[in-house]
This record gives sequence, C-alpha cells and structure tokens, in this order.
Amino acid sequence: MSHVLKEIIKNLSVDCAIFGFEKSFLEILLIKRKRNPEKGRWALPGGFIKKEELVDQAAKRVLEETTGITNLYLEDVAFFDAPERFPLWRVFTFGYFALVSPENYPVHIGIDTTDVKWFKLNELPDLPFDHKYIIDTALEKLRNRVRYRPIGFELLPAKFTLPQLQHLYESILDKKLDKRNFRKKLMAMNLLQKLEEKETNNIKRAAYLYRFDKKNYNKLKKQGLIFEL
Amino acid sequence: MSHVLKEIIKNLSVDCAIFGFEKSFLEILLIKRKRNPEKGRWALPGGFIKKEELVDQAAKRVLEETTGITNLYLEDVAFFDAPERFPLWRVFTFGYFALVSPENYPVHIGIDTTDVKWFKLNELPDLPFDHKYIIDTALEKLRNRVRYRPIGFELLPAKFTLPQLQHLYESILDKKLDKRNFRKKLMAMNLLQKLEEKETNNIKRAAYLYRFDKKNYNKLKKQGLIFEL
DNA sequence: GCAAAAGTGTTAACGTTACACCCATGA
DNA sequence: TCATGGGTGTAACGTTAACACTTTTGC
Repeated sequence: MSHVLKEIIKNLSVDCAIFGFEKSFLEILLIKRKRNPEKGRWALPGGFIKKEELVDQAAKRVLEETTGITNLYLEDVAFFDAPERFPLWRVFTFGYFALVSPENYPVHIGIDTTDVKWFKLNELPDLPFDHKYIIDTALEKLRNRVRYRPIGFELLPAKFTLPQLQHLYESILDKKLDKRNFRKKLMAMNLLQKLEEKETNNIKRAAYLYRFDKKNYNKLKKQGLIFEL
Repeated sequence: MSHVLKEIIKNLSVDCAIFGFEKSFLEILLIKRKRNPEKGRWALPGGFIKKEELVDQAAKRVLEETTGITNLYLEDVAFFDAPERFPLWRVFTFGYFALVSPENYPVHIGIDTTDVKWFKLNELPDLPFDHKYIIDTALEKLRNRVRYRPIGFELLPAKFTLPQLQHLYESILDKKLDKRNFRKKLMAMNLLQKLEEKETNNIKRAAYLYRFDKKNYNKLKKQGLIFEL
C-alpha cells in the first residue's frame, strides 16, 4: 500500500456536485472513473479525506486533483451515510456543491480519471453509488442558497449582463421571472456596478455589462442588508 | 477490548444539544461524564456511531442511553471536524439538536454518566471539547428552523396556551413579539385546535388550551401551505 | 424594414406592522 | 378593588406582482 493511501481515512470521503452555467443551461461536471469500483462510469468527483485534513480542505483538494479547478465557491450540502452506498466497505461521504464560472472552464483530466465532461442537468447519464441522490440534494440546497446569498454571480464571468443573470436564476429556480421586477429588486440592493461597456459578439441588441461589487456587499451586509431574490 | 467497543466506529460520533423549555426559559440538558477524557465535567450527551448504524439512529440511541429520553424531535445540525477537537485521537462528530417536551422530563441517569441536569441557556457551565460551539451552532439552526417548521410545539406539552407558545418563540428568537400579530398569523394557518378547557393552577386569568393539529398540518402542507412565523 | 432581445414605471393586491382597551381572576 | 396577564380589530405602511410599449441592432 502506497504512502499516499496510508494517509487517507478509509471510511470518510467527499463528493462534489460542480455546477456550471453555459448557454442558459445549468451543467454539472462529471469524471470518468479510472478505477474500480464502477471503473469506466461517469460519476461525481470525489475522494477520501486525509488524516490531518479538514473536510472543506479535502473537498478543495479533490476538486483540484480531479479537474484542475481551483479557487471556486464551495459549500457543504449534507452527509450521506447509507450503509451500502459504497459496495466494498462502509464509507460516509460529505456532499458538497461547487460553483464554477466559465473563466474556469475548460478543465483538465486529473488523477484517477480518464475523462472529464460537462453534462446538462437534464441529460445526466446513469450514475453509480448514491451520486444521483447527492446531486438532487445539492441542487435543492443551491436553490435555497441562491435566493438568500449573492452566490449566483460565481457561475457567471466577472462581467455579465442582466439578462444573463436572470436566465441563470430562471434555470436554477426552474421558473420564469418578471424582467422588470427582477431588475428592480436587484438594483434596489446596490450590489451591481454598471459598466460603460456592452457585451460583444451578441446577435441583436447588446446589453450593458455589470460587475458584482463584493466589497460593497460586505459593507452593506454589516449594515444589515439582507440579500434576497 | 469489549464486545461493545468492537462494534463502534472509532472516528465518528454524535453529540446532541437537547433543548427544553420551562418557566419561560430555554434550557439544555447536559450529562456529567463518567469517563475520561474530561471525566467529571458537564458535557453534551454523545457517543460513537456503530458499524451498521445510520447517524440518525446513533443520535437516537445515544439520547436514550444517556438520558432515557425516547420519541423526541431530532434533527442534524452540522459536522464538526477540527483535528484537535477530541484530544486522544481524531473524531469527527455529527451535531444534532433535539426538542423535548416537559412530559418527557424528568430524565434518568444512563450509561457513562454520573449525573444529568437541565441548565438555563445563559447559565451554562464551562464545557469541554467544542461543545459550546456545537450548542451555538445548534441554537442558530433552531432559530432558523422554528420560524419555518412547526417544531416549536415539540417543546411544549400536548395541550398548551397561546401565551406559552409566544413566550417560547420569544425565548428562541430572543425578541419580543406583538401579541395580536402573533395570534393572527398563527390562527390564519389553521393548525391549532382550540379546546374547551383552560389552563389550571395559574395565577390570574386562565388562558385557553390549544392542541397542534399535526394531521391537518400534513394535509395542508400537501396543498401548499408554507408554515412561517 | 423586420425580427429578436434590451430596456423602462405604474398600479393594485397583499402581507406586515403598529397600536389601546376591556375582561377574567386571585390576592 | 386592584394588580396581573388574557383576549380582541383596524388602519397605515411597505412589499410584491402584474402588466405593455419603445429602443437597438443584425440580417
């Protein structure tokens, strides 16, 4: 048994549902497993926790190792403890969701992986273990979170348009929103900087670009602002 | 090593913040530890998870073993993973909160315990490990939950008065509520059965007793009712 | 010039908040 | 009879939801 394997905690793992957003579709990043069990199948990026590691750190490390992505938004979802969820021995896993902006596309193929690919949420392949359930739980958490925390921006480039942002919310919440009400609510919170530039290479009328003002959000939050959309 | 110890998972435990409510004060149930580490100190009831057990089951079992309480409301709060949180080796713990009605007072002294006692939330003794932090996290979760789920009733007897319920909410949320608005909101949801009886042994004017109508709540929930207080 | 998407205010409905007096009871 | 806590309705306010037309631009 290798030096690396000695360091892991055999009964604890993390699994990450990595969300992306492209062309108005929510996507999820899956890896093709290089090893058994379930070798060759598409699955969530995951891995065992190491002996000295915090779970958050493990999630971050696993994401980097399997997909090359660093510096993304990461939040824990729930634990998954069904005794038979992992077939070889009992493994408790901590589910996470991650949000990746297109600037962190494309990804590369990491360890224990033979392929990495984005799948539209409604075009997912059959998944091994309880990974489908983890995704469902993660999506539910994302739906809650996105309404009360300014994290939707993490799925967009640094400069984005209001129609883009609205489509993002419509995809995540799975319902149509009123354009004027959406913008009104958003603008009332004073969290967006309107830029002089407009989007390029768009067909039809170009929309203005905005930037999420994180500094101002933190300041306003201290003053009692409650983000809600 | 005993037969019982062989069955546990050494690096996974549960710890429960058990909330009670008496005389308008939120209380928490602590046990006095019979064994090292931290023998003789007041601490949260907790214990290791067993090999074939779900975490929820473990929490339920631990509560019964340490305090004799069964059949209470139980919900997971978060995991706690600081590497040094348990001094002898690394233990990840799942924090839970439990709600107990006075009908399940009094409790008895269980295994690994030399005493059990209710403490007012603002009169807690110094606690070992990260138990204070677990309590703070549990309380925060309870504050959220109690506004959006009809779980406050779990802390009251089956028959309770509206002033009691309001005091309960005021204790948990740590703010005064308007009597008329509180009652109006509550009554609009149609979740309470007003009984003919009034409370007894009260000084001054007796209040009517009510019962939480769980059946009707489940029915209304299916029809889209959203509990909110 | 027309199709497609961006941008822009007002009104009505609803939910939330603020607020004061009378009633029943025990001491 | 008085002190204590129980019980009750209404009006102002703020928030949310519904809704239609003009502007820009690529083809």
